[in-house]
Amino acid sequence: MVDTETTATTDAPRNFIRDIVQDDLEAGRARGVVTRFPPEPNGFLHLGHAKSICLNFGIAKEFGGRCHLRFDDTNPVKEEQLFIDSIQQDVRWLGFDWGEHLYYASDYFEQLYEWAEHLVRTGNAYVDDTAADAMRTQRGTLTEPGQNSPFRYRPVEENLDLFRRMRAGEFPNGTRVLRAKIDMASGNMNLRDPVLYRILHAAHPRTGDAWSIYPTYDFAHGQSDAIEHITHSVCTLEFEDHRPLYDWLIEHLPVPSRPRQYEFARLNVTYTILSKRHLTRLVTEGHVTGWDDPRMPTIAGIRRRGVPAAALREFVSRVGVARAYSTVDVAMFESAIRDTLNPSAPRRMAVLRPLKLIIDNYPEGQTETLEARNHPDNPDAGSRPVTFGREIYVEQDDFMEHPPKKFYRLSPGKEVRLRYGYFVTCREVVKDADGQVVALRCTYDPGSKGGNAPDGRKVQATLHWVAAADALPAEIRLYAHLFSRPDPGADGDALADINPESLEVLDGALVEPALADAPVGAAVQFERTGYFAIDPDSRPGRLVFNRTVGLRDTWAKVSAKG
RNA sequence: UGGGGGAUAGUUUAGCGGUAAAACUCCCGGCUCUGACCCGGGCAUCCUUGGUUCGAAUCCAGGUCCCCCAGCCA
Repeated sequence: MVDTETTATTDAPRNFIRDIVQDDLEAGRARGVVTRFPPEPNGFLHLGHAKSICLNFGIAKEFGGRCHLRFDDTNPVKEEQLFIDSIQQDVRWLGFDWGEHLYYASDYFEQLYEWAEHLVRTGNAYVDDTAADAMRTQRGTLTEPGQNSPFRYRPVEENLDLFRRMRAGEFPNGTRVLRAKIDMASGNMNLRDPVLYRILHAAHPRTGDAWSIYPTYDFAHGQSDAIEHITHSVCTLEFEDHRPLYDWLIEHLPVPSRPRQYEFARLNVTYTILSKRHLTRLVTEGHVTGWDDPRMPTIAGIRRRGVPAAALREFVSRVGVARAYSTVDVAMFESAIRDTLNPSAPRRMAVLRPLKLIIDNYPEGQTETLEARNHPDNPDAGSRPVTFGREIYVEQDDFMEHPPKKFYRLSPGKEVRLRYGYFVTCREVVKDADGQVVALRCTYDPGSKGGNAPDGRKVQATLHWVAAADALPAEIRLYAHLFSRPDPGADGDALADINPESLEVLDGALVEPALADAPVGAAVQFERTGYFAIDPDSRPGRLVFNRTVGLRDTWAKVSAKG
């Protein structure tokens, strides 16, 4: 089976961030490149994070630098060890390695606290007793300047005393904050005396009860970058407005380095939702089976679905990096998956919706072994034996009693080829009392063994099949887009746009015996059907497959057009 | 006259003053023991109006539309 654990390559295309790094290096503004991927451990990683991971690790690799994995764990009420673990697993699976450079913002809490005191001492920060709602009012609006807090000009010594007592845990949540003293009239809301520290009597996954105050993102992020000597701090566009604050803090603090922030457009994908809030709801409200449900756009879900890490990287590479807002067609992802799997996935035969086919002129009780190639374009992949017999199963979709014009599969009187087997001709349609087709009676041409007729005659179709004698039962899970419209949520609640038919379970599928002991995660192509992978739910004797992605289906388009 | 940012094919990107490139989608055709893969071909008023220039998607000026910001979230 195919090994999906591949190593990341560096064939990344050009983009504006690479250009900046390259220019900085060539101009001597930077001696090396250090980037970082800084997730908050409050959920599972998804497609959007994959873009950031590939970008940050990709740039570091391309320019011989390094990329840190840093957990931005500044809000203990939302963070869990479970997420810390899953994030590391997902980044590794994606093919990236942070080496020794695993960090946590919480590792810097003491240093950050000292820098906060530095800001207080230099008159650049103050403790504010204003309640949250009053502070909101004082902040003004997008078009009106804010009002200075009555506590803005508190003496340094009093600020210092209060800030230390905040740290000591003397005050309840929400009673005081530490604010930077910048400009309440700034057009940039982030500069209207932003909160640097808030009181939070909450246990932190890593620091436990050691702290009762926690730095905000704005105070922690840039300084953490500086501590780690990050040269290029790459984030998404919604942080653009924070850059002036990022720079202000760096300039007003005795930090050991001078990082720069650059922003790119986050990833959006049609028929998909990537906001953590919505993904969390999908899980907690039971719309999916978990964070790793194969329909989820999480790395865990994508992996379980059978998508190789290389396909994810390929997708991200094709999407590119820019500053323009965009939504990528999910078809681009599916294409990257097929392109990655096609050259490597072994071919197998599986009948999703079986229809019995009886070969009347084939000797009863007899079977024979045929040879089936594991890959059409790669002889090195070898072959495996498949059993042929009097009774086999074909796909229900491959038979039509009254075929339309361009249908060249099986129909009464029609001859087709059974892959690697014989030519068969449909002689009779067997129906039950309700008129449902339950079997086809056929004859075969003994001279066509292996799939070629002795007289050179052609058939229009080649069907996949399994032998009744040794086919294995399997459960096959077919997935459609989780949402029924390309822009879920555009008319309101995204969860209202969930596709009720995103999962179809086929209980009676039959697969060839070569699949008996395929390991979990193994990717195969079921010929003429799609790419599939063994699900973790699979058990010996009860195989479970996920359809990773279907094959391109030109016939479906033709027939849909009538 | 809040501040910040963005507009190139249906989609996502490239293009960095010399006459629009790629991938995906879609359409037409070929090949085929997978209607897959593969191979041909087709699909762009570069948001708009002016200006600079021999020459503008690229430079300048005005306009239009879209996105982000008023968490003690990140």
